[in-house]
Amino acid sequence: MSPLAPAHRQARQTPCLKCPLRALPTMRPFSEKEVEFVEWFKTGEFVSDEGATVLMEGHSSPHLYTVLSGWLFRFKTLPDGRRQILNFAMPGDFIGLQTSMFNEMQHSVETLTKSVLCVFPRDKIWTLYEKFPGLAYDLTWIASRSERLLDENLLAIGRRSAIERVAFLLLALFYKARGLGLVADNSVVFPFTQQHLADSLGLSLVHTNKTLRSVLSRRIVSWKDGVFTLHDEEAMKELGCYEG
Amino acid sequence: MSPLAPAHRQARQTPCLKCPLRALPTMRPFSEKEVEFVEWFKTGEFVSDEGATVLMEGHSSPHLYTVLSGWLFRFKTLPDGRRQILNFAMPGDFIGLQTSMFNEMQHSVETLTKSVLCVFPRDKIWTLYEKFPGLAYDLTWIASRSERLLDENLLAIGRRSAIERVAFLLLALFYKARGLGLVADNSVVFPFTQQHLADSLGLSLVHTNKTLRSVLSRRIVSWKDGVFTLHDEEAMKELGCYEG
DNA sequence: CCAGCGCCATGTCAATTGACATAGCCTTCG
DNA sequence: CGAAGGCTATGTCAATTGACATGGCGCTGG
Repeated sequence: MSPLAPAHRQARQTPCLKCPLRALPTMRPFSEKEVEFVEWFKTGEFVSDEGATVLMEGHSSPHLYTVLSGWLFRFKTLPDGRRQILNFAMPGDFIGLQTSMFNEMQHSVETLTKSVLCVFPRDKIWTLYEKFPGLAYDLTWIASRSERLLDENLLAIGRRSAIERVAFLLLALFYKARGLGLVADNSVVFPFTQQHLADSLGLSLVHTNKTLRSVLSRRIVSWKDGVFTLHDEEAMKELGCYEG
Repeated sequence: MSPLAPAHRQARQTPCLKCPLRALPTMRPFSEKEVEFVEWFKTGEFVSDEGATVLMEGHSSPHLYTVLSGWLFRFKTLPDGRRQILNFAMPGDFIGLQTSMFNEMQHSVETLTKSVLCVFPRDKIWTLYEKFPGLAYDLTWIASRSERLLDENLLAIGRRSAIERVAFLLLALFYKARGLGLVADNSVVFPFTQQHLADSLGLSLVHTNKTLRSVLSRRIVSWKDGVFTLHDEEAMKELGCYEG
């Protein structure tokens, strides 16, 4: 890495016109003017190693990000160190949308794998609202979608049993990855540890381990050497009270 | 009630220009044109008795609502009946913002008290994005704020102990009510039952009762005959690990 | 007045979950 | 090669939380 171009200030490398994410079936097509605008709005890329803190609770950030590649997670902590993972972010997800509108971050973001983020300056966002109502609508849509996902999470942590939670989370992550084309042969690489699962599920590490063992022993999924495979989708849905 | 004007189709009664909520210190001032637009956007009021289901999971609604008066709560349920309250809505809050962008409701909404909602048709919302970027920005802001509140909730349910959760929720509700001018003399009327608390906290009813007893026995708050009073704010903050 | 109902309180016991200790396996690094 | 550290696995015991049963209190409606 050249000393003139450290990772966090790397110049843009992926033109929006050729953004690989736009080909995904879940993305709506952009007009030419919209792509042009996004190109102008994007000021660079941010490359981060695995295990790095991208954003930190209590600090402020002048940027808004989207995930171009890699997996990350968003979390909050209590003063005594207890940590709750709020959700996992994958390509196409926004990061810091909340904080593009607040002074201080209310949560932290850390990478699970090496990641590339598109960087958008917060002070240009007003142009989006003024000139591109379609994109403004999309932004609200995205914010309300992530609210919906948090609702699901809250229901899971508040009302599901440990084994239901584990099954639910594994299935949700699997589906999300599948929507991004990361699943082949019913398998996907899960880059997190049991500690991440535990912090996401509101369970202790040891109990998560035992519950996960119990799920795996049913032979409806497997997870070995980082590779997760779904063998019996219906059984997992049932085990996790998965709906939708 | 006249048979020509049943509760759910009552004509507009509070002109937006005189909306009592706009006087709140937490609201940003509107321009004349914005008030005019909102007046046009609002197509009526919806009056609902206490204990009524306003929106139901799995159904669709052509409307978007704001709370003019009253308390409500948003919740999801599992097939076997377990219920998780996602948040409580008070005057000024949006309801169904998510669903103004989806076909089907992903959650239900029920009233805790008699409530009045302002009704906005979903099919007019595009005009807002086209003509009033300031309001569009507000909408995204509101969506991301409620996401932030859900984050807080997730942290509470996932990582706080029962007694911390109870203290945290009571304090959060108190603060929210205070922001709306509903608190006098450190007291506010809480219109919910212990069952609502339990469903909100991810605890059983009985355990919520015992934990609540334990909080009340410390004499730092009281809650009797529906009236909640905060006696020792610092002690409650400490008990609930409340930050911010 | 009394029956019925909703909400709150509390005792007992059981199930779930957490805390702590220990060990195995693998990778890294000198 | 050996030491160290991160992750996973598992046993034991304790703390937290849930389930069930029961009773009280106040309101409502014949």
